[in-house]
Amino acid sequence: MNAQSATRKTFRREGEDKRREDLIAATLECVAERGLAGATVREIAQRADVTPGLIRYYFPTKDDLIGAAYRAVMNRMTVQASDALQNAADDPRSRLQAFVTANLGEPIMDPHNLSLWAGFIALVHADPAMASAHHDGYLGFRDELEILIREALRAAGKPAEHNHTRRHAIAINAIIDGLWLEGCLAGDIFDDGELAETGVAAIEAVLGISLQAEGGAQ
Amino acid sequence: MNAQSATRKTFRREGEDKRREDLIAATLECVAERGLAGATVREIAQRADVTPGLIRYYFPTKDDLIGAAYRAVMNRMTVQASDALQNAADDPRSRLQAFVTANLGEPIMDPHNLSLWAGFIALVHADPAMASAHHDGYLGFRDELEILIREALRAAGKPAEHNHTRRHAIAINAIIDGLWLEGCLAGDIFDDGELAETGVAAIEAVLGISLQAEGGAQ
DNA sequence: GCTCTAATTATGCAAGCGTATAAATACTCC
DNA sequence: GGAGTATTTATACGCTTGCATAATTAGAGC
Repeated sequence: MNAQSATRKTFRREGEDKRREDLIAATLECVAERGLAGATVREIAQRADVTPGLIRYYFPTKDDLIGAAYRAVMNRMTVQASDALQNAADDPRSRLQAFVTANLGEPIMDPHNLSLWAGFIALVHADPAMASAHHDGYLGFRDELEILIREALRAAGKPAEHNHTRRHAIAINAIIDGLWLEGCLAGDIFDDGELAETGVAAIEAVLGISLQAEGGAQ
Repeated sequence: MNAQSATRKTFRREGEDKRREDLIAATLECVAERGLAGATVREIAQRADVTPGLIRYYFPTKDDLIGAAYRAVMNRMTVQASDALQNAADDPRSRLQAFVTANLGEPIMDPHNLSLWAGFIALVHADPAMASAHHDGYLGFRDELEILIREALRAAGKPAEHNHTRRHAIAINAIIDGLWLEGCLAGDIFDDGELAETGVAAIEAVLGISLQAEGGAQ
């Protein structure tokens, strides 16, 4: 009935921010489902309901889009962990516990996040720009952790000099990362909350304090 | 003088084992240098001084070659860690310490290994075959670790029931993985041996024992 | 030294990739 | 409501990729 051939796709103009977010979200979907190799320009565009050319309008090159997506993932995880702190009790030990538990449970401990993370990490060695992006993210996370550790130690009446807390931050960061990895890779072989419990117990042992606020909680 | 155009490449026939090893080694070089994306059939072939067609003669598909390379990396790291045990003292605590130290030093803690590992891990989620390959490797590592832990606890006169050692193995595995990660990603911001020391100290705290053999060693 | 075969090379193809660029269109402002 | 512009689509190009297949050749066995 309609004799006109191949009608042109209709579209709406969106704000720059919205479009960038959508494209990044579409990229993350692709990576999560089919790995970094599955995140082609065409696939991303289709997922964002947009034609491939538009990607280049917002991101000069595909690598720029990938880099932006990486930063978005890391930022999202950081924000989610920080959110857990907002709702935590006042006692520094409880706060450290909440931080650890948040990082070792949904939605942060998720296979999708691992796929994304690993895909990007594999590029770090080859791409200097991505290397520095990662470097910053790592130190930021460890610094935040070190502050929590220092305050928890003080609350427990323990010394908290920097050379101690630095070492502790390195070790505890490793515990969190390692358990996160285990959980993402094979969450099905662990009981619910087992990894968070294990992590808290290990951290208590390393610090030599209990993370349960003493003298009864609220 | 020589009018024949484009002389054909001369070659030697090699044994099947040698060729497979060479191709895997070439694959690992490519991945290490330029990431998984840089490991193209042509590049691998060139690095192995062979024409691309030969790869298909030994590996039905490129994914098979990649999978074989992954298993080779994991196997190599496992062997290197086990070697350290051969040269360790008899005391189980020393052996555990040697195991940890070996995993957190050269040549296991190397950025190249991380790139390889991460590149493969990113595929785990999408490729079931690779998922099972990884699953086996992970459990193998953790089982070996659990044995070392049990014997170290016994040597220190501590209880070592399975439900305890399982938890300890999970936590200590995380410590090793996490520190390995940190070291591979940013080895330059740590002193020599700092991560191994940190790891041993953290593990001692978790187990509640010293890993230095008591009563003076040889 | 000839023969036979398995190992290796050479060539080519179809598909998918990232990117460039020109044409079309939705929205803004007057 | 008409003109102008920033956004979006459409199209195409040049490359690279993995894979197939036919032609060659090194080396083993007699």
